[in-house]
Amino acid sequence: MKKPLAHGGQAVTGDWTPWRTTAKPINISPRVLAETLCGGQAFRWRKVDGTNETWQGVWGNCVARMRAGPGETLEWSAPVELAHAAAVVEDYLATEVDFDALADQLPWRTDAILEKKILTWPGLRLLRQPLGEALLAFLCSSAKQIPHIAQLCEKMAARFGEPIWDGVHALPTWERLAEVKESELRACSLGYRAAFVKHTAAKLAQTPGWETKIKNAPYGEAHDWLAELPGVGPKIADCVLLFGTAKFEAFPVDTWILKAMADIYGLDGWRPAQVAQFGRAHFGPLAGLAQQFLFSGARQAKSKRL
DNA sequence: GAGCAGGTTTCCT
DNA sequence: AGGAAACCTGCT
Repeated sequence: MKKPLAHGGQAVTGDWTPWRTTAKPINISPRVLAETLCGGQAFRWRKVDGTNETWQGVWGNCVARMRAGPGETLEWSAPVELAHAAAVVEDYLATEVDFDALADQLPWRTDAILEKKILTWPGLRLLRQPLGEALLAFLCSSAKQIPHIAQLCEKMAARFGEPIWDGVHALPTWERLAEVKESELRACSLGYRAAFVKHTAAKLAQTPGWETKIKNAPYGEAHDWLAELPGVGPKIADCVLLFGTAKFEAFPVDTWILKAMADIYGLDGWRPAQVAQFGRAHFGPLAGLAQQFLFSGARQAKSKRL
């Protein structure tokens, strides 16, 4: 649905740039694109009403749409007024990373189940999200399902985030969150997570340059530093590192992965920390990518059962 | 209404 | 160390 151009062709709110492919074409099916954008890595992608498998999302100060176009090639579009540099979108998608080649480096040759999961999600990618946003989203994720985490993000963005375009707000920065009262956060339905956000914001405010520090630190060091933040345990620290810093050694173990790993590798009774260690040892430096395949597989298995 | 959900913290043994 | 309970909220 396209609004008519007003005033001699000037852009009005609601105009989108023509669809374009990435410099290095990304081959992806609608199904795998949906899993990449909405499968639990990021929480601000929605299907556009009235479209067939077109997704609209927000990250940083960007708004964009994506779809699997002709030939199952990924295409994107942005509001004309925002005019994102293509580089910003390509960075988010990590287009220079060949995820098929990375998946090929996983030990699927000696792991038939992993092989099957990889074949089920051809082209599955790990997005490069802004670190601060990944931390905020996953700090709100405990004991919540994806749609609810998405709701919490929307409420925080609407209340405390900078307006970007046409009623869309960015997620609030940690600087802004440090000024917000816990009661205001509770008003976003965060529940007990409100205190986590508040106290984490305070701690981050005392640590200028924390993002650079985390990005530059080796995995173990970054993990331990994050896990000292209130409300951040081993699982959330791993999610933040995997999705917010592309440290692919990170192997987040949630209840689904715990169960999947127990089923697949006979790890009954193992605790999350042990399973995480097993995962890193078994899958190697790209363990986080393996985790994503297993996680998508587990989600699919569940939705099929319903 | 009781129970549970993509966890963490706290409080026990 | 390791296990259980509590913590908010929303959904079944």
